[in-house]
Formats: sequence, structure tokens, C-alpha cells
Amino acid sequence: MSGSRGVFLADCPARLAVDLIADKWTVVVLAGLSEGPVRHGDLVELIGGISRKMLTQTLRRLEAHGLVRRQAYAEAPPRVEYELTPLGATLIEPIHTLTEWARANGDAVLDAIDAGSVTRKK
Amino acid sequence: MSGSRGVFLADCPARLAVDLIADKWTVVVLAGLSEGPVRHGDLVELIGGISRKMLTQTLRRLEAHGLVRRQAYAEAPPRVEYELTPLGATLIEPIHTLTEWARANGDAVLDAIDAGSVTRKK
DNA sequence: CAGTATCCATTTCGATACTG
DNA sequence: CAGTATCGAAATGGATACTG
Repeated sequence: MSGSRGVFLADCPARLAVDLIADKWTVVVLAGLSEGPVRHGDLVELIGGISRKMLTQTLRRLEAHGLVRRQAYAEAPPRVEYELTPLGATLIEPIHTLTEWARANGDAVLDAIDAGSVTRKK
Repeated sequence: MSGSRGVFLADCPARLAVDLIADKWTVVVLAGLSEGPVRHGDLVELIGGISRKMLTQTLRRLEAHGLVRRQAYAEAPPRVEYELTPLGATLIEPIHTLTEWARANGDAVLDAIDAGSVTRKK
């Protein structure tokens, strides 16, 4: 949908970035992979709250976008590990910047939220 | 939904940040406001592709989160301007980092996409 | 263990028409 | 011009059950 008939901001690079990461799990999955290869099941535990379906789906898209590499071992029981590609690793820094912002300003946002719900800008 | 009963990564700051910006329009709207106050109608033109409904909805949420300030002038015809709050302005840098990433690596992602759709990792 | 398929509830978003 | 209301289509995501 990005850049089909956009006008100005419509096809700026921000749109591509948003299309890549603007869903519920992508950023968290990338964060989960940022320390090194992780198994499918371990990711589910690590992230907490994601279903296997959504994890697989997210990983598949990241794989298709060249950000994640899937490594399956022919063993029993099966073992599959996921890791960031070099390209994927470069995305960690922007995500980290975002996370740092949240760490620094998260409280301010929460304050604004319940300030608004009580006083409504009186 | 964020942090209700998360386990590990579930309540790291990344989750808050994602919940804030992980939708189709938030980042683009913030980008549109990054240069200074803009009127409602101008934002629609500037962004390209957003409906007035979604723009208003996005702005309302950003307002509730303390990131955007709404300024209405009692004139005819009505004039309403939106601008970033100081807090909102601090979000521009992380967004810019992301945009820069997209500018630098967007082609690599696009390459990965159609490499995958043709050769399927031969 | 890893992954898929199916079903279903919720959410998201666009089109349209309307108010002040 | 700015904003709201309503409708419906489509995407999203969770639960569950199943396969290899």
C-alpha cells in the first residue's frame, strides 16, 4: 500500500520503515533476537504473550524482508534457530533509539494520559 | 493491553513505544508536524492518502498522549492548527533515526523481497 | 519441537453523508 | 474548514486442534 499513489509524505522513507515494523510484534521479536540465535520455543517464552502462530508469521515476514535468517537442523526432536541477518542487525540501533526514548519519556506519556482522563484540559 | 500480564520482554519499554507508534498513520502524522504548526486540511494534503477521519483520530490520540497540541481559532471560516508539544518534539529524533535507516537500507529490503519471491532461497 | 489450518472476535480503516 | 456519525469491508490476532 505504500507508495502506490501517494503524494508527498506518502512515499518518503518513513513509510517503508513504518510498513516494516508497525505491527504488534515485529519490534519485540527483533529485540528478542538482538542477543543472538534463539529457538522458536524460546522466543515464545522470552517474549511472553505471543502465540506460536503470530511468532511464525512475524518471523516469516522478517525472513522475506531479509532481516532474519532461519536455520533448521535435521534432528529429532526438530530444532530451528532464528538469527538476525547483517541487514537485520542494522535495524537494532533505530529500535534501540526508540526504546531509549520510551525509557526516558514513558512516564511523561502515562502522566499525560491520566491527566487528560481526569481534567480534560480544564 | 501492554503490560497486563506480560512475562519478560512483555513489559520492557519497547512495548510502550510500539503501542504508541505502531499503527498506519502515527509516525507519518508526527513527521508532518515536525516542521512546525500545520492546519488540519494541510495535513491531509501533505500526508496524502489519509482520510480526515483517520487524521482526526490519530491527532486525538497523540493529543491524549501529550505529544500534540491542538490550537483552535475562533474565526470564520474555522481554523485549527496542530503542533508538537515539547514532549512530542523529542520523539522526532527516534523517528528520524528510523527514517534514516529506511533511506539507507530500504533498497536492500526491497531486493530481499523480490529475491525471495523469485528464487525462494534456491 | 516446530509448524499449519481453521474458526472467530476484535480492531482498523475507508467511503459517504452530515453538522457547526 | 473542521469535525462527527455510520456503515461495511478487510486485516489482525487469539484459541484450538492437528500434522510431521
